[in-house]
Amino acid sequence: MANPIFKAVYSHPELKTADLEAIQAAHEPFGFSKGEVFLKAGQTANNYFLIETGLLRSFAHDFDGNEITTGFTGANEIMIEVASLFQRKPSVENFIALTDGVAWKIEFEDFQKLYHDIPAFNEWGRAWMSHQLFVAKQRNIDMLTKSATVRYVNLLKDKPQIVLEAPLKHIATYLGVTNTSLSRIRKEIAT
Amino acid sequence: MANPIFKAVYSHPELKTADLEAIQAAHEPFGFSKGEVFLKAGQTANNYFLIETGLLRSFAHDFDGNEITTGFTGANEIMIEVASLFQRKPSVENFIALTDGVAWKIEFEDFQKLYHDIPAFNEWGRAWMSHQLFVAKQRNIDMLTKSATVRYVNLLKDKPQIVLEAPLKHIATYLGVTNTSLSRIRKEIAT
DNA sequence: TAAGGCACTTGCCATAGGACAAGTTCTGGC
DNA sequence: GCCAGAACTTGTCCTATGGCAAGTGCCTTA
Repeated sequence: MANPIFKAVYSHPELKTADLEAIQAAHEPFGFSKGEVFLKAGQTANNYFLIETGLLRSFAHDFDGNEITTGFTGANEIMIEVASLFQRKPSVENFIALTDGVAWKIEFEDFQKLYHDIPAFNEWGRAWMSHQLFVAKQRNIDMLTKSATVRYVNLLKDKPQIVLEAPLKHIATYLGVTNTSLSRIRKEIAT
Repeated sequence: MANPIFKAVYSHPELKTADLEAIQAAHEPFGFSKGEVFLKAGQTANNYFLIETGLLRSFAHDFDGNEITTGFTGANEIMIEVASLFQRKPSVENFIALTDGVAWKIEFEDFQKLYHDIPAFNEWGRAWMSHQLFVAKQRNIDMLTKSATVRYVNLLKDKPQIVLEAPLKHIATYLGVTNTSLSRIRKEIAT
């Protein structure tokens, strides 16, 4: 028992080994293939996923109907549409696999049970979500204050897996540049 | 009893009148003056505030040391540094009053008690935070896909109080433009 | 193995918004 | 009421990035 991904994801000082085992028991592992859809816009999320290996992309549509990549989820990360799952409303984001991989799935009801039964798990959830909020706000600042080149270089440094495995056009919309520009940035970086 | 701000802020279908009264009892009202500091970067938040009247600004510093306005908090909204309060770490944001006003304050410990004693309050908190996350992500998309003029017009439409009461330079950094440009945008709009 | 079609690159020009600097107006003490 | 400094406007010029269109290379499928 005790797959290391659970220790990596559910990391909170007050979560004991027994808790982690109960948590793991509520998850179910499965393999997935490139192109597989995890959640479609318009559906209400009833579960979330831990990604053990592989890479997922999430995207929404802007007012003109263009796909905007909102994020990537890689190994040891949680793939979740928080707003849909916790407010029980249709998702505006889509989640799709960019590669084959392995993930663990947990149903909302099972999550709720853990959430109410294990206080440390509840605290973990709040801390995790507050961290996500922090990251989202930081991303906002970066978008407003850093040049496209700097944003790309930072992504390369912080999440090389994405740059290696995701196609250019998705990285471009994620960074808020056209793929033309990103192509030029790559060329320039490669000096 | 039952100040309407509590009904407005703590809005959740399962929060009953008795709950709201217990919640209100844990808050303390106070008046504040323009320029008053609610939380300074580097401090760890030990409380949060409901703003009954008035307007607050939050800001952080970018890598060059420039002030970047990260948000405004107006009437019937919560002023909180989520990451600092729930992860017990120093804030990177500052919160300061742009106007005089009235607010209610609650200490973290009192909040924790409500959070553990009232399940509906706990659910409310999770839904509230997931909504904040949703808003932050939406803001990201807007920043990447909308022109400065459109961003300003939307702000004007969605939160006129800010445009009326906050100085131009703060609105400018919030929207990610220079104050020179915002001044020109305003002129152009006024056609 | 040919054909169509993505994904990406490259060139050329256009434009939103930035940088800087010189006003002008507003505002809060005194 | 007066003054200093802040807040805002405006002019001129500049740069990063977008828009469009024409490649090039690669991968899939028949």
